[in-house]
Amino acid sequence: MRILIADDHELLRDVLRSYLEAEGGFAVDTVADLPAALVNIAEAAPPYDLVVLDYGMPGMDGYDGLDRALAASFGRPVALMSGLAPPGVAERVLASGAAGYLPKTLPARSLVNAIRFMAAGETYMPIDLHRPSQAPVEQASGLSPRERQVLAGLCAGHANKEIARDLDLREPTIKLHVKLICRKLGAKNRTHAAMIARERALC
Amino acid sequence: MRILIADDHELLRDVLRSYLEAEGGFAVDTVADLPAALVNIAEAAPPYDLVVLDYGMPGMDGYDGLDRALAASFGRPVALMSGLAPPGVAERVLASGAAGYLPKTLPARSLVNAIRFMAAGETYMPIDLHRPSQAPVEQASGLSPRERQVLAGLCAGHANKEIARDLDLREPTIKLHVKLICRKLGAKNRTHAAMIARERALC
DNA sequence: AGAAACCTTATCCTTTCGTATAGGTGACCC
DNA sequence: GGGTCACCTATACGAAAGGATAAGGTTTCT
Repeated sequence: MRILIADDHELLRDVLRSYLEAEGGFAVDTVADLPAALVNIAEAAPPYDLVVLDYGMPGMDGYDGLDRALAASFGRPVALMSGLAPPGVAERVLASGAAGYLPKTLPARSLVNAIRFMAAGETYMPIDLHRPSQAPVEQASGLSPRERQVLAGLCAGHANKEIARDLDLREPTIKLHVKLICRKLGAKNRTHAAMIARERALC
Repeated sequence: MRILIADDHELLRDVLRSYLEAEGGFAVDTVADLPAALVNIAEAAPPYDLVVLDYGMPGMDGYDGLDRALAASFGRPVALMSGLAPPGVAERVLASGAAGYLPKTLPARSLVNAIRFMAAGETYMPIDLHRPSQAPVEQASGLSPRERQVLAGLCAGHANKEIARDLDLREPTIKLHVKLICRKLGAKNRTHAAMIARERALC
């Protein structure tokens, strides 16, 4: 697997190459700035499986360098690496079509995994950047396990008969469950129950 | 690499095993419910590299089953798989310490990559859940103004008669609109249509 | 042993939903 | 003028949903 790493810090470049070749079995090329990276990308045959660009290196000019590298990469994945993780990076990077964002705080082992992952065409984003939810706590809805299963079918827009078939039960059983679900959720009917469930993230 | 898949749908179980063994080179065990999964986890020697649990299977009881499996897995990664992707799942799953969340809408190829990733100790989360980025202009649903009004009533869980009263129309008119709405949204019935509308933020 | 949940199935009945069919209006455009 | 489109209404019928009620099963806790 061939990857290109572009970073203006020579120490990091060398250490990264050494580690990735030894631990990941990658063939690693390194360059020190964006122009050199673009040349390597254009001339690489076969093309790189992944290109990793440092955010603060010469020639990057914010996200503009990322966009230029993406345009030159023939559809091969390009990731952005940075020591800082300001809010908005994740969105901006993904919106550009990049393969992911690599904070320099990442453990070396995870870096190898992330590189393999992105080289396979997936999109990587460290979990730290997940947005915190404003609905943290539990949702004790008082629903029994079976009722939760029926509710899932309800949310999928299934008819009672279909739900019964899926769960290997008879239709009257489903009807009863639906009635009790509506009562517990305070819904007027199945549609209302499904909407309430979706709102409370119960399904 | 050994993985365990627990899902109550036999078809999915068989297809998944077949695909993962052929395409991923994994050794796949499958079970149909949580108790069986816990037994397999406890008796596996060497332990599984990854355990994948279906959210709606018997014994899961919401996220409780995930917690129990995590407690029994000796630190090995456990992932949750589900057909639905309501908001809040990401936070809840990560808070439990799970290895990731696999929506059943995931392409098979990505599933293999995600499994490898998680088995390596990383945390996987589909990018769709990183942020509600389904904001791009999707409003062009082909619905007429009147249909949008009826759809709003639908999403509120109202009966046709109620919607008719609210809009000062007759019930047969509402029925017709509901049918056309379902057709345009590709829904099987009113509940399905309401869920689709909510998902696309049409109401 | 008993109580209490939960799960299951059933029957009867009424209401609602869903579909098909058929007709009507008014607005807009070529 | 004729065409299309959005909109409204109506009737009729089968399918599905929803309610009430009864009853047997399991597990779990007291």
